[in-house]
Amino acid sequence: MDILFLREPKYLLPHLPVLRSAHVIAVDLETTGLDPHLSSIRLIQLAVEGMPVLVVDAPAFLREAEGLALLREVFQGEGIKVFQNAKFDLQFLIPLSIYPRPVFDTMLAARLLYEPGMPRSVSLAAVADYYLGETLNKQEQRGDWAAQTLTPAQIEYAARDAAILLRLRHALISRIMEAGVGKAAEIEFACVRAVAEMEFHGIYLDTPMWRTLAERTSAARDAALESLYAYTGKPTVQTTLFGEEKVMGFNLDSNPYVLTLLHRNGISVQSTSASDLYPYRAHPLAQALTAYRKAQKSLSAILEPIAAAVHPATGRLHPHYGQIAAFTGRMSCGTPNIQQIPRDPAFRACFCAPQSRCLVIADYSQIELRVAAQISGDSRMITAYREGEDLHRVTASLMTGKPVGQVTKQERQAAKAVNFGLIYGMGAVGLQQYARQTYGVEMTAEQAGLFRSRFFTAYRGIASWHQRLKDYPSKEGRTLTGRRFAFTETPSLPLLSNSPVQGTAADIIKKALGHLSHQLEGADTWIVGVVHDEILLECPAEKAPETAALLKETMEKAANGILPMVPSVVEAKISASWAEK
DNA sequence: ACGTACAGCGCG
DNA sequence: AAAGCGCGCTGTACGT
Repeated sequence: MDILFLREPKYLLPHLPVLRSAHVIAVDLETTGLDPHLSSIRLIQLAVEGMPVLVVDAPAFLREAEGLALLREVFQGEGIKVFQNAKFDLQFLIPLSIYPRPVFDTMLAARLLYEPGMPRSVSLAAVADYYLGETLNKQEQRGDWAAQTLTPAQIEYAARDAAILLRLRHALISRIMEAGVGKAAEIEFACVRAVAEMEFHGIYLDTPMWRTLAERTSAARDAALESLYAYTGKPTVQTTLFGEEKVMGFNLDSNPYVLTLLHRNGISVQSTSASDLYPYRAHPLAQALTAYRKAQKSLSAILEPIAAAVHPATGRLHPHYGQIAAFTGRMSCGTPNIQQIPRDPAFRACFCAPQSRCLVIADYSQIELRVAAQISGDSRMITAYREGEDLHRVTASLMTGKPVGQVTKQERQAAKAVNFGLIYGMGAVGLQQYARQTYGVEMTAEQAGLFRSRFFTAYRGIASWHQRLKDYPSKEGRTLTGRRFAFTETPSLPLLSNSPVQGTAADIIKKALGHLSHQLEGADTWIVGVVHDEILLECPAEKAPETAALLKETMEKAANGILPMVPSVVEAKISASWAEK
């Protein structure tokens, strides 16, 4: 492997024509740390077939305007840029206004190809070993990338990582084609810059408002604790030798303890869960316990961690997104997870935009039901959506025998539970509980069973789709774009029916994100959040109307491309915060 | 001292 | 035969 270490911009010049016209460039960065807001690029490695690996001394290049200009030119070419975990590298390039495109990501490819039996790790070492049979020395002393002078060994390792990406891409391409996941791969590769930008820009939080909410919640928890003392007795606070206060005698976070407490007070539940407690909702102990849990959970899982996660340099939250995390292809979010912020406006109002900017928020309307209509081919559902009908009303009308116009709000609400539950093979008992818990709708077991049979009589396509899944149970599933997932044990009907639907919905929003990041390139408009079927943008206030129109159109177009039989609807709104309208 | 499993609950 | 699914996060319980 030939390596050229470039200490000054002028040494890059002779290679510029090759780089600009290369069909494939493998890129890797070495950085002084993992946080793009606190660390910087130390090396940029560029590998092109038939050329020595170029290792660019980034600080030396970026000191001069010419160096930055040259780097931009390299990345501006139409050639495919190969990365391992592009999300990371792209974030470090954003401050340089460099947006490489198109991208091939070997890590995403490996995730996409994953099947049971493969190594779970998608690190460069694991992927190179599995697909190329090449062993990378693992804990090689990569040393300190922040050091002023790098050792020759460091430069060689850096170059090797870039060089191997070229071979890895070749190996992965044939596997991608064999697996029939080419279309899904394209969607993922186009989406990765949206994810990188989303993590980089983060989301703004009104911290004072958040702290006020935390204090209110803390007071509510203490009030609930006071009422609980009537049952538990006052806690005896013991001060340990180290001066820590330790509450003795009871622990309300321990379920075994809570269960005995409930039993002692005539609440004979099997578990301490909210659903078991529901029949005792009039009991003051159950009420106090529920109130305590809600407040305590909010504080420990949401309010405190998020307050602590505000970034010292940007003052914003920078959640991490797992682009292919759920086995269905859905994204996950963590540290902190903003995909599980309560819908309560008190929480969501804190997610807003800074001075002179605003949020543009859009979500797909009933995307999973539309996907299910497409996958099953159910003609009644397809017709309803084509005619712009409200499917929940249609189902309510089918359940009650009433004309669509006479369906009450309550009936529509119940139909919502019926639609979402029964599509995935929920049983009558499950439906009854689900309707109560999720939609506050009461129905008897008999009613639930009746709804169930009426539902499958009305939606024959759903019934036959379920029948097909049962008759031909497969160990692997696919979304409409070809994304593949393998089931470990014999999958249940709920899993067989839900996963391709959930996965196809993920394909759709990822396709939209890819288009979006391309269209928003260099603009002062950022993707700040994604919550499964919802996209949050932040833009200058005066750009909001055009941004809303762009967002709506991009999302609808993505869905319509993947669901040829079923039109999709996106509602986009301009708003000061994430709280409901 | 650490890692993993589970319950419970927030979101879609 | 019977069955909604997918996540992340917290604290407890239990393993090494």
